[in-house]
Amino acid sequence: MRRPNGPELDRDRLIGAAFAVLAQEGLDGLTMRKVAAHLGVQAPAIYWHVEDKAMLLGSMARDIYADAYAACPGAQDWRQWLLQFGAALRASFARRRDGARLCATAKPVAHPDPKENAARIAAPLVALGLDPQAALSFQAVVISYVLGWSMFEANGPMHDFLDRIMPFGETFQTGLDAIVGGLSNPYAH
Amino acid sequence: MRRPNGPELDRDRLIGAAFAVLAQEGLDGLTMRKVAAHLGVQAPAIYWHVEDKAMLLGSMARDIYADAYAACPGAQDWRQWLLQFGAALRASFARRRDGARLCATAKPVAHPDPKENAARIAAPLVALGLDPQAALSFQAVVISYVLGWSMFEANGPMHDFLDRIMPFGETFQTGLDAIVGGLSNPYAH
DNA sequence: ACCTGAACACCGTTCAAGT
DNA sequence: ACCTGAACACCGTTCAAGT
Repeated sequence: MRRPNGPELDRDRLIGAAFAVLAQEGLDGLTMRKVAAHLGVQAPAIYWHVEDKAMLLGSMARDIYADAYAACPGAQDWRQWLLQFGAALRASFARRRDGARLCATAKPVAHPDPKENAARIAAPLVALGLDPQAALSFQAVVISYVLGWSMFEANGPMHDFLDRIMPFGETFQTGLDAIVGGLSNPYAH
Repeated sequence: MRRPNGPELDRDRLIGAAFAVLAQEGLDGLTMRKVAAHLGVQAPAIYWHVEDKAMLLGSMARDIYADAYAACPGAQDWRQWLLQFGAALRASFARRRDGARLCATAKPVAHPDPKENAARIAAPLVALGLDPQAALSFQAVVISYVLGWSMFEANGPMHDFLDRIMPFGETFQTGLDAIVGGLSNPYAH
């Protein structure tokens, strides 16, 4: 089908195809066979390039988080960064079908050294004056909220249910503001 | 196998069996065939008592939420109620294997009348002086946070990852306190 | 009314075999 | 090195048929 220059698959084309299938079929329809078909290949071929489906989903989740981090540069203080990040993460989840559910169930793909991971994740908030522990905890809190909210937003029947009894769309910002406003820097005071 | 008094199945026995399978196998192992086997019956028999698997999961989710509501009586003000409810919901999720994931993906089973649902859900907070809109929105915010946090807690590899870079267990309360402290009653501007 | 048997159209994954 | 074919042990769901 093609082959002169390089293999049929590689990790990037694989993840790209997986996102394409996700967009068309949703997470429940994201099967190894459909991803393979999208690449003009048989399902077992995928296993040459990736250990299993969990690894593929983990790589997709990493991309979704990475988009959110990339979308919030130039914040003036840590509260502003958390507000920007919360909004960006919500948008990144919403940009892919079932993005939040994917990230909630995916295994993390990360550097083997915890210190490395911690430093990289904490960096943007540490640069704005937060101590490293708070940087990580505050992010975990914001991510948890955005993830939970986004799961409801993407769950069709649940979203309909909520939208009929409250202004669900506006509630996201209400909650995010409350969280960021309620968090307090252990340094200051 | 038995039959003198009543049918082999009924909705309650069915949901009970589903929770038993969930405990043993997790959400991915919760299959119609295994639930049926647990009841000494063939898989298609289940479809006489329940429309499909989604309905069964919805009923299970309702039970999980109900436990949390039942666990926080006697609060003195709406902030205290939200704190109690957040902790109770986290415990209710943790009591079942994959409880949070189940509730995140389940379709709501509810009264057909939205007003009914809204009134029932808002009731405990309205009784403590919150206006109905805030009662619903604040609950949605707390539930979103607890759900997201509980999903990470129940995702083994993710939990390990987080626990290595922060005091993940303590973070729950930090976040819950921030949210409840940051929310403000529109009545008492 | 309530359940079984058999079938349909799928899954993820393994593994020998091809090229 | 990279992919196919065939298979294994599963899924949720439908539906005629039994009792």
